[in-house]
Amino acid sequence: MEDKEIRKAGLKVTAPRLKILELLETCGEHHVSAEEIYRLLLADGEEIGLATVYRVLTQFEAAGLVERHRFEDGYSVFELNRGGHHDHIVCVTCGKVKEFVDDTIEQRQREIAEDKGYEIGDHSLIIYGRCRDPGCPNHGKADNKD
Amino acid sequence: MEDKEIRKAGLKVTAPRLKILELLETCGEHHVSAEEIYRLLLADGEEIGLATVYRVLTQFEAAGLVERHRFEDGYSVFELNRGGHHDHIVCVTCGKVKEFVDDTIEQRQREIAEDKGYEIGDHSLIIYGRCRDPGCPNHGKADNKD
DNA sequence: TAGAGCATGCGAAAGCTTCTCATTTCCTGC
DNA sequence: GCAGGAAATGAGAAGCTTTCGCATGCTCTA
Repeated sequence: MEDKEIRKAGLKVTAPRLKILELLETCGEHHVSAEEIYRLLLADGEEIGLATVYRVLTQFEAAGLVERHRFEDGYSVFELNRGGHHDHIVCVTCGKVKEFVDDTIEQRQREIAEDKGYEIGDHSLIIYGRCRDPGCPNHGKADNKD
Repeated sequence: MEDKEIRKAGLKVTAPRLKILELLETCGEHHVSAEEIYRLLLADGEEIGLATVYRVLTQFEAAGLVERHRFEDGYSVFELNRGGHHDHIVCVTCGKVKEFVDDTIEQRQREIAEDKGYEIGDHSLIIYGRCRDPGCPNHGKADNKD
C-alpha cells in the first residue's frame, strides 16, 4: 500500500499523490520526466495539473521516496528510490538510459573525496555513449560523429 | 594572443569574443556562469548583451575552447578547456568546486560502457560533499544534515 | 575604401519549473 | 456522519536560464 509511504512523509494521502506513486512503480528502471508523468496520467483519465506533478515530485524527493536526475540537456527525470544507489549510462543517440553500480568506482570516489578534504555526500556519474541496440538510429555506425 | 585561437575556430575576432576569452583566462579553475561573465564584463565597462555571451560561449564550446558543465541546480558553468579531461567535486554547502582525474575510475568507466554495449563518448562525474575549509559555513560540523 | 557577411545588442520567445490564488479535498474532533 | 481548518489542487501567470529574430554595426578581403 502506497498510503503508508505518503503518510510517513508527512503528506496527506490524495489522489494525485497516489497516482504518481503508482505510475512510478510501474516504470521500474525507466526514468520519466515530469511532463511524461503528466501526459500519462491525463491519458489515463486523471484530472491533474502539471504544477501538481512537479509539486508532488519535489515533495517525494524531499521525503526520499523519489530520485531526480538532471542530464546534460538540462531537463530532469525521476524514478522511485529503490534504496540502492546507482549511476547512469545514457545513449546520446537514442536517449536510452541504463543503470549500473561499480564498487571499484564507488570506493575510489570515497578515497578522492577524503584526499581532497571533503566529506562525501552524494555523487552523480553519468556516462554518455552510443548504444548498439538494433532499435537505435546509430546502430552499426561505429564512429558516427553526428 | 587570443586572436589566434578565435581565428582558428573559424570565428571573426571581435571585442566581445576577446573579452570573454580574456576573462575566462583570468578565472583559472574557477567556474563561471554566463550571467557572471555578463555582469563582470558590464562592470568592466563593456557594452555587451547577455545573448552574445551565450552565443559566444556556445561557439567556443563547439570549437573546443571552452567546456560547459551542468550541475544539479540546473544552470551551467563554463571554464577554459585546458586540454585534459577532469571531473568535479563540489561542496554542497559553500559551492566550491575542485577538479580531479582518476585513472582507475576512467578505466572502469570504459569497461562498464563496453560491458553494457555502449561505445563510450563522454562522461560526467560530479561528487557532492562537504568541504572542510575554514571559510565554509559547514566548517567543523561533521554530519550536518541540512 | 568599399562591399559582403558575419556578429552584435536588444527585446521577444522558448522550455522547464515554480508561484499565486481561488477552490476543493483530506483529516480531526465532535 | 458532519463541520471546520489546514493542506492540496488546477489553471494560469511568472521565473529562470537560454535561444531566436532582426535591424544595425563591425571585420576582413579585395
